[in-house]
Amino acid sequence: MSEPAATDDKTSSPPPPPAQHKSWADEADDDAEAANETTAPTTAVPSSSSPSLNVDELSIDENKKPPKLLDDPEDSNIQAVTSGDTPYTSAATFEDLNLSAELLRGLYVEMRFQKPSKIQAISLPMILNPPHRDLIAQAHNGSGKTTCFVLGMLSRVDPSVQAPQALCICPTRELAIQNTEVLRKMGKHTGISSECAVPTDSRDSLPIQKREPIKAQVVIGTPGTIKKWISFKKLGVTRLKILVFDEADQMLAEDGFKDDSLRIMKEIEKFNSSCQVLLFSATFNDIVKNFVERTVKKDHNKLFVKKEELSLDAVKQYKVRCPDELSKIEVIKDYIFELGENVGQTIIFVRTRQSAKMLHKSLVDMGYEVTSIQGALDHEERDKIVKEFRDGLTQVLISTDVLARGFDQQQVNLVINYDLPIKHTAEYTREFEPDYEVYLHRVGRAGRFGRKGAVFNLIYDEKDERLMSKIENHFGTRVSEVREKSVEDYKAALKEAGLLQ
DNA sequence: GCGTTAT
Repeated sequence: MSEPAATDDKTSSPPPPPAQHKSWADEADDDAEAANETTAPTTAVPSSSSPSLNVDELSIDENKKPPKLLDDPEDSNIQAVTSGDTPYTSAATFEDLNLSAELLRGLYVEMRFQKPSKIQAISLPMILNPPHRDLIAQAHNGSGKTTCFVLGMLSRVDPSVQAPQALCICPTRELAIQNTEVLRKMGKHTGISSECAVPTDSRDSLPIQKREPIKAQVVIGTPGTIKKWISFKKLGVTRLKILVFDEADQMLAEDGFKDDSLRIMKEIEKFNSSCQVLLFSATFNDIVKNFVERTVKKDHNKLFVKKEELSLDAVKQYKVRCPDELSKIEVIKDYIFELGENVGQTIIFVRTRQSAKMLHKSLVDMGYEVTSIQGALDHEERDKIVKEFRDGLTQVLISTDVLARGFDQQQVNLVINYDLPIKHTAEYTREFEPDYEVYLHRVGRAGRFGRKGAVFNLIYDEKDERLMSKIENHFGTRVSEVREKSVEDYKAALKEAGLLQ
């Protein structure tokens, strides 16, 4: 048995209340309430097996009282605050986690992992051991967060129960598909079933009303489809033991998926107050951090990283000053493509769907083999473009921020910011603000798991200059300039980044 | 701006 708590949970979970709740289809009137919900869930009921909780510990000001630190690997800068008296020991090996033999086989044979990464070593004991407290976990891009929650879902599922027991919600279709693939690979020998809940180009698929209820033990998907499946009673929530939000800061941000996410959380809570909630992301700005801490149960555990320590040292950042918009294309094809030909794959990020199309056309017309992806494409087309890139059939992919977060392709060594990411605020603002979180996530598409990488930020006017220097200040990093027409500068940059001999 | 359901 991989996990003693599986049987324990069965005895401690309350019987499901009568299902007399109305479905979402007819409760649009609850929207305002859901949108304004800022208080923590009122039903923070610990499972009957939990030791006495020191809830006060969580409400303290972190600056006044030193947090309890776990044993801290030398180069780790993850701050852990644990709730109550439960001692957690960092896992030096996967064996330390009491995983099933089938799961260990998945980790070693299928995934080829050797030992837990830092975030895995620290977070997995918190996720897997009773009393299964909620967890907010921040860790660097490419540091192995997916494994944390995938392993958490796989090992908390009771294989003998054929009903959804783990649910993971992701901001994009691509990320949901990727996470499903990771789970299937890692769980290959466990026999655990899974379903990916993302929209499909209707034609071939049965309308939702005619479909059988989901029996898969793990469901991973995007908010709209998950909401729909729940509201049509095709996805039961009563047996859920673990709920995961990937890219949780975006999933709970005001301009993100906050309403959908809270709606789903509340629906699950109605039937199932003991469901463990995991929130994972590389970024949590102060506003969303404050909010998410009030969204999960009070006795949650948390892991955070200081923003100054969040940039990846292995990925070098550069800026190129371009005299006009058109010269950005020249820089890309004449310098970055020429010199970066053999450095691996490249993602070029743009701000709008339209510029993705235009840049794509320009480069294709000039004879370059590039593809592009953005949300206006058909689902099938999106899947095809991603597959071709994953298979290495394309070297250069132009993308909107649909791929800014989570997209894991280890051969990506070069990221080009054709446009810098900007924050949109509802109000009129004096000045453009960079979207620091998106910037960091884009950078994180290179340098997966400690690999080398470089980012070229294309700057062309005063607005870009200001955005760039704000980004430098925010992360306390220096972004050195590569002169637009200096082959030597590009070479030196790629050498410094470790991508060129 | 970008992202996310389908009737």
